[in-house]
Amino acid sequence: MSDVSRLAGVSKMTVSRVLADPELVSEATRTRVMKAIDQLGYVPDRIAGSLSSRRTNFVTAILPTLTNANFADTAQGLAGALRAADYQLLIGYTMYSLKEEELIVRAMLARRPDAIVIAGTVHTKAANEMLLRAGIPIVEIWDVPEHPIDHAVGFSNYEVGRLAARHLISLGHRRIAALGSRIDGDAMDLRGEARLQGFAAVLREAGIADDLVIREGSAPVSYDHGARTLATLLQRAPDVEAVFAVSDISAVGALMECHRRGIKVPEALSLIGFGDFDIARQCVPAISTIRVDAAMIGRKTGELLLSILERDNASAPITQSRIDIGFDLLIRETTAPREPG
Amino acid sequence: MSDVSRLAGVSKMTVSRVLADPELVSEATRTRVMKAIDQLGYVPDRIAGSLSSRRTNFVTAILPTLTNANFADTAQGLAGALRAADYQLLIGYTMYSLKEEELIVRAMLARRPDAIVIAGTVHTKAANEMLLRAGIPIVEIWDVPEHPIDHAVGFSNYEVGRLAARHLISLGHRRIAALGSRIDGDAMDLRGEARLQGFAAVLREAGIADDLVIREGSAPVSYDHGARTLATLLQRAPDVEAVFAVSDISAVGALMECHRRGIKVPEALSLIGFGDFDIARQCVPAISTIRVDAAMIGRKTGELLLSILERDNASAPITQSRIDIGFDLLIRETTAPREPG
DNA sequence: CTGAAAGCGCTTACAG
DNA sequence: CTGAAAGCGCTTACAG
Repeated sequence: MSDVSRLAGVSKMTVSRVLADPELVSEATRTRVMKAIDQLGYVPDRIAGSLSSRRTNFVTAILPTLTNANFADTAQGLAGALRAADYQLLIGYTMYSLKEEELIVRAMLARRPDAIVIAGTVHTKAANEMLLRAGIPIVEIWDVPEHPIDHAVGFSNYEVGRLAARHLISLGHRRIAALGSRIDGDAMDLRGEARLQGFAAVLREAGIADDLVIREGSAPVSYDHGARTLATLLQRAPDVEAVFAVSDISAVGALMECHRRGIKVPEALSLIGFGDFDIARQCVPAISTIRVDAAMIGRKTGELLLSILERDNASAPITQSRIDIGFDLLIRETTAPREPG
Repeated sequence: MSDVSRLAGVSKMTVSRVLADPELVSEATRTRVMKAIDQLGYVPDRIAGSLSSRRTNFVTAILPTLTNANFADTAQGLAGALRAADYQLLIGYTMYSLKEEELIVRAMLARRPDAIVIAGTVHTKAANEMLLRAGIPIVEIWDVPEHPIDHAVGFSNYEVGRLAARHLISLGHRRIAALGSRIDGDAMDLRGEARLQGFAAVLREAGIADDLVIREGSAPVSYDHGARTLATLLQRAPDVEAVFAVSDISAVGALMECHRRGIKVPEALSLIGFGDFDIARQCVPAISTIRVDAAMIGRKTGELLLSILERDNASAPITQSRIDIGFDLLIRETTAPREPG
């Protein structure tokens, strides 16, 4: 910047102004400075800028994994919404471990983000405290907790599970199963577990045993998980009529396993997933699922943050937001009424 | 930090040392400082640290998209390799647009990363110049250019295409097609195009017409792309015997379209994809593909960068690396010898 | 083993 | 419309 100011024959202050508020500088000076910038290939140092302005334009996003289409969509939606306002996403992934999440929160805080977006509503005590004390907007996403740390953008995973169960019951099925992952290890999918809980609750309310709610393997689930867990299920209950998989990924794996075993879907087995992954729609037969707009979670979160971070009137009250984007039941080809017999 | 030093009754210098080189501080002082840090919940400001040390511990990764399992694997592999050494990834996605890539390179440079990882070997002139002048290690990934800007970690997409063609020809097929995306728009998949080029070259070398190399839609490809493009292909050449899709994603879409139309794979049509996405293995029938270890590209890139950035002897010569991780042909169930008739 | 001084490259808050 | 001074919170490079 000194080089630029010297070449243009102005103060550093003026160079800074040309970059930040060009309209405050006379046109003659401005073009002179711009020319110098071009000539030197000067790229301003935002690290230095961040330090003096006390704003980094970093937003941290802490997600379970990058390799899940839903979270990738959320990250891309968030990054897209923030990019226009020149924010850079700092992505961390926890591998579904709360312990890892805590480490990431601490490491991220040292980068002084202007806001933190974090998947989930359950954190370690230390992570919770750090987030509370951070003094920046915090948005918990992918669920809608009763009492968020600060803001929340998501939907009720518990209600997703309930809806899945109601759908299968409404089709006349009585021997109903669910496929999820275990939550006794270091890596656990708490949102998947919430869906399982809601599912089991509706089963019990309908007087149906919830003994076929299977938790196998650790998060994240995979196509293999779906295939393997379906095999476990069939061994345990050959008479099973309908299955809910906590993720479309598992649902696809389960469907493929049915194909391999010659089990007709939906005639012999109804199957519903969650997430509306592209692949669920493409499968033959197309998989019924509960859709949640993952990219929209990212976009809404981004818009919420911009409205907080970029508001002109710094003294305007910030109302704590809790945005429920809801979900939709998509009945496709893998769920059908119980066939007598 | 001043607060900590005051509370511990030492200079800021000593606090800084406790954090950076604890062994240089006497145990008594160290524990006193640690206690003060804990008590105040002090998290050092790495922005300030970066400015004075001239190292940010940021590594920029510029990828086409976050929502592709292969690139997500690479990003995760890279982040994982760098995390141990306390580097934070700055991810940008170009949506397959070189113009967008240039904007991202410029924006990223302002964050003063210690290195830049960028997918692809073709960039705009301005982006190329900025990268060349950046004065930091640059790693081009997902291809192995003859003359990289600096380093490269990848494999030959052209050779992947050649291998796919050789495989289909070796099965006795003569009416052979390929499914890719167009490269005349703003968004273009140049690596997919390289695979197509290699594929077409082998076809011609074998005296086979390359008129069925179809480029439809713009990058990125999707399941839908595979389904739609297969439909186009069948209309154009109902007698087609074998198909190469530039991505497993397209291959899966094409396979599902075959299912819908009652076309038997591989009896009536052989199909091979690229990328070894999880879904390709799970499909029924399992899709033959050419495997590339996307996560390894990330890991190898991370290791390469660490060896450059963390080497003790700053004067040791850095030899320009060009790492070819290769690829494997995975013959599964969708490619079979031509059936007479 | 510990510390005082200088400085990293910007922006803030003035002043004129 | 432009600029001189101070300072953001650390680390570097000394010195003792």
